[in-house]
Amino acid sequence: MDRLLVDVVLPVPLPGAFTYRWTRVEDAAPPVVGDLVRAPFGRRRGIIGLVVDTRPDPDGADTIDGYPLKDLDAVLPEAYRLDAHRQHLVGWMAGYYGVESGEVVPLFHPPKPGTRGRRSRTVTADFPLDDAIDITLTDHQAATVDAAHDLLDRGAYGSILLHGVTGSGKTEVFLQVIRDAVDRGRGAIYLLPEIALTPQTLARITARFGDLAAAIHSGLSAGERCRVHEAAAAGEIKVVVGPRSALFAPVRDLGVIVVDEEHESSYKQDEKPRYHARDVALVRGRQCEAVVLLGSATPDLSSWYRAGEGRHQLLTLPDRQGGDLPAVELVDLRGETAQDGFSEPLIGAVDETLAAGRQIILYHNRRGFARQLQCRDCGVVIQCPHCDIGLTWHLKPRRLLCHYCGFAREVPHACPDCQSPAFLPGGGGTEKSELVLRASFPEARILRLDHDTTRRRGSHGRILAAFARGEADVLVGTQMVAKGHHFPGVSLVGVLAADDGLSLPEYRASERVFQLLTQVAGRAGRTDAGRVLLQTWQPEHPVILAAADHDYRSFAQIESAHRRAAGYPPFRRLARLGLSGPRSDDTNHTAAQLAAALEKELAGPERDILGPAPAVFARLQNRFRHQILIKGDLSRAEKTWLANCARALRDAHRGLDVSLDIDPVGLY
DNA sequence: AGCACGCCGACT
DNA sequence: GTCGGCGTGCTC
Repeated sequence: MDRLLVDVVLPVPLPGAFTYRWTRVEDAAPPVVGDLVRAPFGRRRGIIGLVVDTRPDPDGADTIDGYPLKDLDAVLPEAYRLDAHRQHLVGWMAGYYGVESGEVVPLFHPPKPGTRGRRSRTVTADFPLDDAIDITLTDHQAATVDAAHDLLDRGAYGSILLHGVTGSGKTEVFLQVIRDAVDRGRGAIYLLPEIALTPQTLARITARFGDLAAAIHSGLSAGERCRVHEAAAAGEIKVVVGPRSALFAPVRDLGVIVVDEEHESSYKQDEKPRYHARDVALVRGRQCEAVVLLGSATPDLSSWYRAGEGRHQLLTLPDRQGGDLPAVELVDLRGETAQDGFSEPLIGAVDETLAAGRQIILYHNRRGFARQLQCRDCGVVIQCPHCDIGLTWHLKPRRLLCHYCGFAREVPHACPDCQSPAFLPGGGGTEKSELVLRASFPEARILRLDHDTTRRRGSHGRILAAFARGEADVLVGTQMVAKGHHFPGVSLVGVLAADDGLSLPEYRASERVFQLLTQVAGRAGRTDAGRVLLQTWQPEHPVILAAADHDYRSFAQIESAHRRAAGYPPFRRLARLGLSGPRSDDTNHTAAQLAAALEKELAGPERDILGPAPAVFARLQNRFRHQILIKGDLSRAEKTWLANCARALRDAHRGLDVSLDIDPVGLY
């Protein structure tokens, strides 16, 4: 056939496919379903789309439905063609997440396919190498490897939830299962949260699989990404390691998908298409008849629940290798005269640990010097002019900063409302804790790890590497200190405010706190007995107690009861419609109209429409935000209907943005 | 979602 | 005068 009509879906939020003409030039192969093509679209050229249909064009038509037909610019090489499984995955994702199928296509190819370029500079931080890899598996580890082995033997889909405490050797299990798959000629994808893609992790995988493995990470150049993509498609690379986007790599005969730290919220993309890589991994695994391994010390409650239903096989690694879990002590802040956030017991523990020549990690879940600045006389809190958020006081550089839009202003000398010169700083942050420590322990060498100290490229790795080499005694920081590496020298972990975050207006608040405390506690004493001190205002809170006991099961039980009673996931599904616009009343009014329409169309015994209500961040960057929550299952048709509603509303109200988020995660 | 066209405010 | 703000219209 020398002339074809080709239906293509394009990455635009418009329904349906677009038809193009293809005419054979010399002996070029005609496009087939699954091919990626470049096409002109409006004034744009070279938009990459997916071929969903082709048919002969014997008459050489010039128009279709009144549109003049355009010619395809090019058909991408076969390495970029989507096999039947991935074509099906495009359709599944579009239907499940309520987007047009063309909108998920960019996930399936590198940003500039076909780029040939030089190697990017590899950022290799100098870490002490963890060469003591114990290849002898414990019984628990071996049981998991065997379970995966059986599934691979049968060539059947199966999902395993591997619940393993920090330091229990989950990674070794994953690597052996991947080895098993590779030995059978099958491929593997190993997903990690972006933050865990450290040189340390990569070195370990490369040591095992050499050139058969490759990592996709943010440091790669366009050319490098294409090389990995093409080599995977050619079957030269069998193991692709990377963040959520690596799930779509064209690995041949996929046999294993690992989702490490499966509870991590970074697996959910917070922009369109708002997919969850763990959930999509399960779908891809089923299609490919692969083994999907979900690993975590603190499984997502939904994964745990599904395991309970028998949808995942649950396996456990209850023992820490080379030591026990650290003893956790609670410090009741109510009875303490904590000065600048540090209680007597915490100061004492720091002192002892420094004297013993050991290292300390201090976790403070806020950056900056003071969370807010309040006038001592009239009580006004200095706000961001663009957001409904108090400004955070930073010392270096000295200014008030909005953590949501980046607005910065000087620290005022007098209250803007009443001219009073007296301010009351409220709530400390990492910057303050660092200062307090320097004042109390002038001899101690202190490093700080937070957004402000890691702004420059590579500084995150440099700080961690310096700490790992023992060039500092104390590491103070935010969430970042909880993830990643283990530091043999650390024998004390302190948490300044363990209950902080428990009262956030979010249904997963408790789960987030539990995960974080468990993770940060796991940093202590991997090689010898460590201590963990949790300062808290609520020492009797069941979530704090469960974290202190390293007791995930108890946490899951308590939290499940709450979720069931309140009708939250995993017991009922959630979808969220977010509306934002430049004027509050207008946005609110439109949200109310939409909610009324949803109430009429969707509400029922198994489905509730909640709201509209102002979003948690009611105003960001001068946009007023409202939201509607839908509790209960939604069919594909209903999601499409919702997406169309969103589009119609956006068209009818200038400046209005309407977004649909299926299975939303996090604060809005 | 882009991207260009088009019609009103403060500037070399 | 005209540089450029972003409303709105269109896309095989």
